[in-house]
Amino acid sequence: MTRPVKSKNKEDILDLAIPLFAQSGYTGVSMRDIASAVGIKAASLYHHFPDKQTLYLQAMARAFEDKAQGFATALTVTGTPEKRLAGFVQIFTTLMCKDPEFRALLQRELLDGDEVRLKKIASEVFREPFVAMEALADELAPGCDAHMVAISIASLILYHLETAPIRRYLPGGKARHNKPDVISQHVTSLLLHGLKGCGK
Amino acid sequence: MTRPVKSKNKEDILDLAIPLFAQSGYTGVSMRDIASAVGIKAASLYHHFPDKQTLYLQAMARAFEDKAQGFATALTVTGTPEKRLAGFVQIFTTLMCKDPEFRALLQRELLDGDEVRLKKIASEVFREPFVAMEALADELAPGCDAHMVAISIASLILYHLETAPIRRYLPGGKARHNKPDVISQHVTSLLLHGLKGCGK
DNA sequence: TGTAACCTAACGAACGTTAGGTAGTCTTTT
DNA sequence: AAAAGACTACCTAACGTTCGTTAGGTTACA
Repeated sequence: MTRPVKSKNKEDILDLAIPLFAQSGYTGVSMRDIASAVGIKAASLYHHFPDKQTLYLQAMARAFEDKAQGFATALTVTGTPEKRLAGFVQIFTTLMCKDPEFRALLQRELLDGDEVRLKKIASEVFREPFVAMEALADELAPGCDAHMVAISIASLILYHLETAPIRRYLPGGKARHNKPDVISQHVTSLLLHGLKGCGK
Repeated sequence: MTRPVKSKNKEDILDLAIPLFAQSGYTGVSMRDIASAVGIKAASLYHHFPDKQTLYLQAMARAFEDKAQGFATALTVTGTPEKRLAGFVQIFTTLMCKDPEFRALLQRELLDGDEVRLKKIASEVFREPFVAMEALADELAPGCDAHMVAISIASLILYHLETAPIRRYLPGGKARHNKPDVISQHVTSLLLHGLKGCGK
């Protein structure tokens, strides 16, 4: 039996581990599962990582590290506050739509993440776009509780996506409710005008 | 060694298993963990349940079964559509605030639940209040997409609670943001007037 | 000749589960 | 009323499997 042509490095392994962790969670994925996805044996993983916990933490870090940068592009929109909100919501929704892995990992961290990890995610991934959302909120509704508004914006976008598996079985659920444009348009008008803005 | 004064029945076991599953998920809780919480040995659980899967499913069913009824009380509010929305949001928020176990189980089901379980939860727990929300949405904003509005209402309430562990580390996060009255008031005004209504 | 990247083999622990036994309690029979 | 039998709810002990992990060997390439 010959050795594989190209050796795996840490990054390759992490990139293959991320979707596994996203789908089944930390305890739901074994070292043998990861090894099998990479195409090596479980023992060989210990050449790259001291233990499973470390592998998981590095996979999480990798899954989240590019996101802060992605969010930054959602903040480059210019124009009136209303236009900037619409643009931000649209880009953020499209981004989240395309990355179910990221959403699943975030959800799992909200359920099972320890303080250190949550703190890290908060400061390194979400702080910057969050502050921008708060500033936007304060422009659109001066004197509002910007923190709550920013959470509400994220809520509306993310929960429409996370509830997809159960919305299929709730009255009125249609396939188009999962499309980024439909979601972002609904969220934007709800934010700008409340329910009154949804009727048209 | 004498036998315990009172025997455990199925319901006692399920009630003790529910918080364990809520906190650590299906794979994170062993039969020995559950048995230990009940005060018996793991093997004895098999006198009541054929296997772990069945125990879990019955625990889920029990955790969810009373909820539909609880939601029904949130729908008894009368008055103008605005008043009914405010009342519904307030009662639903308070209900969810008091039951972090239910929220955690719901989140875990959204992540890992299979089709059958999600369908069951949708029809037996959420359908009735969901339809009422849709009807209310159609009154407040005729011609709107009632399904999306109903999801949005639930989003706003539930996500404010679910993000609590990470909001601590995001700018502007305060302890009062976890209080049901603060959340329901924010959500109600956002729904009725959009961001413009949040400034006062 | 070293070193990096793999391998096979195996360890101990934890897991879900089963087999078989025992102490109380309820039901039936004498 | 007492004995016999059946049943319920637990027990101890152990099974086979899977898990994370380690030890030590092998191969390709610098």
